[in-house]
Amino acid sequence: MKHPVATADAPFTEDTCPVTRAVRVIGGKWKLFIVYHLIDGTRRFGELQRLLPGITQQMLTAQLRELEADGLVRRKVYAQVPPKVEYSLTPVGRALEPVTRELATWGEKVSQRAKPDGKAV
Amino acid sequence: MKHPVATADAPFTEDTCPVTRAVRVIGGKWKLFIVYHLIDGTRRFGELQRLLPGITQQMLTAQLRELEADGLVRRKVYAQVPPKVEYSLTPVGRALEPVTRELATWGEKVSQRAKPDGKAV
DNA sequence: TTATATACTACGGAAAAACATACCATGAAA
DNA sequence: TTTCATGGTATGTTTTTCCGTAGTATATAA
Repeated sequence: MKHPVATADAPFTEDTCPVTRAVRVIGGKWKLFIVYHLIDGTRRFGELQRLLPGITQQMLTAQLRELEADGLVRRKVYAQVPPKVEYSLTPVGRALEPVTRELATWGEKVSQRAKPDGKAV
Repeated sequence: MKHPVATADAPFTEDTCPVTRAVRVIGGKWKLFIVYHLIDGTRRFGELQRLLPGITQQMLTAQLRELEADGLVRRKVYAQVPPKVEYSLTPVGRALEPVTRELATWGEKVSQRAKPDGKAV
């Protein structure tokens, strides 16, 4: 099996390496979990917040906006008061399912390091 | 399809969620790429450094040690001067291949955001 | 008129991640 | 005896990420 290899002349960039791009888009502390909770279907902002205990409003907003900008998430605003905003996955976002599946499968294999303070996500 | 769902009562933790665990282990800026370059086979420290333009010695050392602690990488020291240390994947590390494959497949789908300063990796 | 619900935004700061730079040990080769 | 190669460590700083707290807007209900 032949792999491309990064060198100083041809390093991995978002332009040339799809994994690099993927990591940029779904990297970080929350994005994968936001996507995960949208797999079941449409969710309101407040629901997502409840599903992600620990996340701040600011974080959730910021991450959702980036996911939207990258085309994984659709944002639908209702002209109501109090506001109602619904989030759902685009086909691209939904296409992450195999990734999370493989990641979960692999995650089962990894030994849990002694780390008694494992924070909740 | 039914998914487990995180709530304040039962949030995602490393104990309960394999994806959370996986993200902890291969998260960060370099680890996935270190693993990637070890898929071809054993590499010396200096080789890895050359393959990852931009990484500092300190970073590479630290990440390799963590990967070792998590059981993805094997470290073999030769009693020589100058030193020779070889790194290779354990079966667990090698089992990441499907993940990177899916990630690459998905990465192709993601549009490249306008970001003219995309740093090399 | 006041309180309420919802989805935000703004500001400052803490914490974590990554980096820059310099240094170390040692046997072999020059 | 000086230099070199290799794989590191040590120390301090910058950069990035994330958080806490406090606001805002407004139709509706009380």
